[in-house]
Amino acid sequence: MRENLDHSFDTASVHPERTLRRDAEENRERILHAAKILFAERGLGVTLDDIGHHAGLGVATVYRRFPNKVALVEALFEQRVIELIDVARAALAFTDAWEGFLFLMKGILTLEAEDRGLREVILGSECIKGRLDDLKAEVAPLIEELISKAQAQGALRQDFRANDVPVLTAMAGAAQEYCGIISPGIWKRYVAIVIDGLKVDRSTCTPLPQEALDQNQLHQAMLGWRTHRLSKGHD
Amino acid sequence: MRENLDHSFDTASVHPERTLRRDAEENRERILHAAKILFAERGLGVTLDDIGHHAGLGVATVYRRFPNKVALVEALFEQRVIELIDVARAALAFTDAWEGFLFLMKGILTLEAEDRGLREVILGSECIKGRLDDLKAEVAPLIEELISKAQAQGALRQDFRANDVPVLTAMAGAAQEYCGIISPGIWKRYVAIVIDGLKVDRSTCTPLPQEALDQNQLHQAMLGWRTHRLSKGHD
DNA sequence: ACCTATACGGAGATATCTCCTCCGATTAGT
DNA sequence: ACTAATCGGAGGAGATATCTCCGTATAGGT
Repeated sequence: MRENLDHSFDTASVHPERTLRRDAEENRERILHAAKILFAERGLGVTLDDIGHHAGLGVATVYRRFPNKVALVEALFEQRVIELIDVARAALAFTDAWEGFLFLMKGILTLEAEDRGLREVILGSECIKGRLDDLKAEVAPLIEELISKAQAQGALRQDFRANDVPVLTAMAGAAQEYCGIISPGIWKRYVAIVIDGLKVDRSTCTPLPQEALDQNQLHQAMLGWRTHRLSKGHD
Repeated sequence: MRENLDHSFDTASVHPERTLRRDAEENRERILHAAKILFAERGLGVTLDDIGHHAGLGVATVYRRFPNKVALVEALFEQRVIELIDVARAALAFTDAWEGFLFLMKGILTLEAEDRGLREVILGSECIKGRLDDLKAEVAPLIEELISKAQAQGALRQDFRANDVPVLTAMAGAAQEYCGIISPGIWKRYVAIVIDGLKVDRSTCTPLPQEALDQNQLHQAMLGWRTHRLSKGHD
């Protein structure tokens, strides 16, 4: 199955470089813009149908530009993973390694906590075997080096590891997914707690940068947190 | 729609208390046992079909005992939520409130990190309007009281709130969902970091109770972490 | 040992979702 | 104004989940 049955459809995937008509080019931008917003908000699970409508376009237009969702994801997230690499490089440039480490964590977690799609690209591995994986691989060694430096300077607890970083990302992401809609930026509160737990110099408690949810907000978060529907939509 | 069209099926829901035949009663236990395992492992999303087969039974048998998934969930998790309440009560009995707080966090997080279904029951709110919600409501005041005590004794940071507990639960759960299959109990590592971040007495670093994932394990975790399938099951 | 109320299994009806394509209508650009 | 490129939305194909029908099997009293 899936032979070359491309009769006039799918021209983009056959001649991907032919210049587009002006309207088409503009619509391509619209699609990327909508996709960026929706992936960030709802993760890679959004349908191309959703993205199309959010861009004010039909579904077919999306599929004409991007043969499938993976192509769109790669087109979008290559840039964002490069941003991660840049953050890690910049963090290494600090002379005070603890400051660098803070910069790194803040940078990585800001990018990833606030973009669910990016988080899923970084934390997952499925279906993405191409350029994105190569880019992802570049981040780890930088983090490792920075952690070594911060530990050598005695600022970061010795038993912390580079491989803890993705897990912390997942955790910050969970906080964000749980109550980010109710209180954007709440993840910073929990990251601040974690950072305090990573610091060797334990003379101070960093004040938490955000208020906790109040009772009503927590209730809202619980209502909004849909994991799996339990029963049919019934009355 | 959905009137009483119960013709001979669904007898259980009409006369729920009639004693079951011995084989039926045994099978009911099997179902509960299988459900406990599967809900803990994969969350409330598992189908009753799955549970039936895991119990070595047909699907219909499950639906004959429990009219729908919600009924099964309530039958199962009432007991577990009561365990949570018991933990909170026991924690309040400590005279050293920080010890009590540690006991509480360890207890709650052990129960919830290692049972994805319980976590979803506690963190979510949808579809469960009955007894389970009432029980859940009993936990919060106990936690609040304990936190006040620990803060009054100067052991717990002042800006920590009872409403932070569910969020920390979500975070520990995320760590567990990300790499629990690779390294069960890894969530304790991250909880230990968080606890260090909550402590006012900052003279010591609690040694982390578990090793971080190594490179290979992290890779496995990434492979196993399925968020949303990106493309059709294709070849 | 027999008989009947009770229970069992698994195929499949129904519903929902997502991915992706067809084709008639519309528009850019020379 | 003409034509090639583009658009939009309905809908087919395929997964997946919930719940039911009905033919078959069995527990347990007599």
